[in-house]
Amino acid sequence: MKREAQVPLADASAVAHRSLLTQATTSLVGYRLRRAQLSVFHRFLMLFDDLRLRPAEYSVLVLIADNPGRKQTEIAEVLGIKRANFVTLVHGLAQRRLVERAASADDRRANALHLTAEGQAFVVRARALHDAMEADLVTRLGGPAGRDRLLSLLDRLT
Amino acid sequence: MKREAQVPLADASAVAHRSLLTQATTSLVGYRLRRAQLSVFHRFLMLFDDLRLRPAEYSVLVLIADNPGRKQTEIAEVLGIKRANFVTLVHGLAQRRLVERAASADDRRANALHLTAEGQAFVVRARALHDAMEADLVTRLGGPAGRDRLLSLLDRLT
DNA sequence: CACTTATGTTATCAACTATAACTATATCCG
DNA sequence: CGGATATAGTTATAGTTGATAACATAAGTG
Repeated sequence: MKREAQVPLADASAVAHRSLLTQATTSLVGYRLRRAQLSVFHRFLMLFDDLRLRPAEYSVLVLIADNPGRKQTEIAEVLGIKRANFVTLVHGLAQRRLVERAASADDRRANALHLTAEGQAFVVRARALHDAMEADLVTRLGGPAGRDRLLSLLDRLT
Repeated sequence: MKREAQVPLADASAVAHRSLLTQATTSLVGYRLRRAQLSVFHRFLMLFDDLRLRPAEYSVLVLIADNPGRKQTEIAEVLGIKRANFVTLVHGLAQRRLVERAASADDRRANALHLTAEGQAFVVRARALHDAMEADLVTRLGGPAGRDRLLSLLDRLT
């Protein structure tokens, strides 16, 4: 995880056999973006190891908690998940008794998603965990202003 | 790609059946980071569709170009790729006659990586393509100063 | 009504990542 | 020196993720 050290040299083979010229890759927006995202997600995975919850699952649970009764497709689309792949995801959460798929009243094709009582308690715990992580990230970014600057910059890339 | 619209409501089920409450997920650093990264990578994939080159392959080629003669393990480690997975990646590039695996002089176990003449010409083309994309990203970020601010913020997350 | 679209689902497939085990070398140290 | 240990590349394998196609059922629509 420690690169850098780009000495101004004409020929890399003339330099010591330890440092590589990496500025052509490591200085790229896409590359750094990926590394930062992997780092944050890795931290999430560590933190949620006990709860056996993945980032996508967490976002699904929170979204259902805030929008009970919505169809699978609606939740999936907001998160950019294909509905075919969303089936497996919801199935796992349903097996763990965190989510219920109720038959929708007005559309018999659709599954209305709700949290179970257990699911709601679970989300409270998960949210607390994640809020702590988020708070630490904000601190690293130099407070809410730094966070907002980052989000603003990220938006311009999308 | 168009969320937002968090009306101050006590119950989401009372609101119109179109907008979802998403601020709990979409305002998160990790989530936005992932979306931005996916967006940039998606753009990369579109751009490099003709060249049939993936982001990881591009970074490998550039790294070999700037550091000819290095061992597979060295290149792989810098990029955070497991050497077991790096084998397949290099094999693909070698089959396309872009990269050569030469026996290392001082270590008969190691493969010294070089670009072929064809590989060097290919990298020139790829670099030009990528430089154009990078320039556009920098423009979106409000110039080099914006880019540097972004990279600085991303570093704090790692 | 027939035609088209939407929902959830299953079955695949490709790409990426991670781990274990193996070989052949290399290095270390008593 | 020589045996133990570590390293480079490789293979095999499994888990995760994302994408696509096809299907049954149900809604919508002219």
